[in-house]
Amino acid sequence: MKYSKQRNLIREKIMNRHDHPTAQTIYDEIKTEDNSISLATVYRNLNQLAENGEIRRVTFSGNTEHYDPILDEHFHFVCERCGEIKDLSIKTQFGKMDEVIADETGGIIKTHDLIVRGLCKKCKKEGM
Amino acid sequence: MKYSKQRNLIREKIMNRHDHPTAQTIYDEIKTEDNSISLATVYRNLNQLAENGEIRRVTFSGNTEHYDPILDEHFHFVCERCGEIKDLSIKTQFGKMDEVIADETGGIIKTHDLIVRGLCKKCKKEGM
DNA sequence: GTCCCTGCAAATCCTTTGCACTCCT
DNA sequence: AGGAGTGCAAAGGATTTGCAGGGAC
Repeated sequence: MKYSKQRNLIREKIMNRHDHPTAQTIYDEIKTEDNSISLATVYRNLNQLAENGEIRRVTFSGNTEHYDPILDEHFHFVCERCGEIKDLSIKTQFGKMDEVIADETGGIIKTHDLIVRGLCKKCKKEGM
Repeated sequence: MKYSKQRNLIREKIMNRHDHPTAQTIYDEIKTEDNSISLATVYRNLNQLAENGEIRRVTFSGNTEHYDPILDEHFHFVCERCGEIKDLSIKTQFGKMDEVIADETGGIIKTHDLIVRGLCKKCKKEGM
C-alpha cells in the first residue's frame, strides 16, 4: 500500500469521530480542507481501510453504508423514526454462543453486529 | 387495504419460503405464473406487508433489501465470502439486556437484529 | 520506469415515484 | 363513483468502475 495524502486525510478524519459516518459525510468534511478530493476516492479508501481491518463497514438500513472506526465488538441502537445511531456500552458474552453457532453452521465466526431498533428518547416523547 | 390478486400472490410466495428473498427473487418467481406483474408492484407490496407487520424487512449488506416471513425474534448468519444467509436457532435472553439499553438510550426497544458474520462451511473448506 | 492512486464522468444497481389506467367495493 | 392498486418508464440515491494523468518509490 503506497502512501497517499488523501488516504491519510480520510483515515485521520474517520478516526477522530465517535459516530458512524457515511462516505459522503467524510467527503464533506475533507472537502473543506482539500477542495480537490473526489467522492470516489473517499469510497475507495474507506473500503480499502475496511478490508484492511483498520475500520469496519456497517450497514444499518438498506441504502447507505456506514463506516465505524471502533473495532471493539460493540452494539448499536438505531432509532426507527429519526435514524439516529448510538453505540451501546452493553456487551454480551459470545464465547459460548459462538461455539453453538459454529457447530450449527459448520463454519467460522468472525464478527457480530447486534442492532437494536426502537425509538430514541426524543422520538419517544414526540410520539405521544 | 383492498384486495389485490398481485398482493395475494406475493404474500403466498414469500410465506412459502424459508429464506430471505429479495424483491427481485420474489418477482422472478411470480413472473412465471403471472407474466404481467411488475417489479414496482412487488416492491410496493413487500414494503406494505412489512409496514403491516406481516413480514420483516432485513438489511444484511448495504445494497439490497431482504424480506423475512419469519417474525419470531431470531438471528442470522451471513457468509462473508459467498453471501449465504442462514437462520440461527440460537436465541439470547434480551429481557434484562433491554432494561439496561432502555435505560442507556432513554428510548423504547422494539426489535433486535443479530447478524453473525464469518465463513460458511463450504467457503471455510475452499479457503484452505 | 513501474505501478498504485487520483479525479472525473459514466455506468450500475437497487429502489422509489409519477402518471394514466384498471379493478375492487 | 371513488379510491386503492397496477404497469410502465423515468427518476433517484448510493456506490463502483473505466480511463487518462499524476505521484510514490
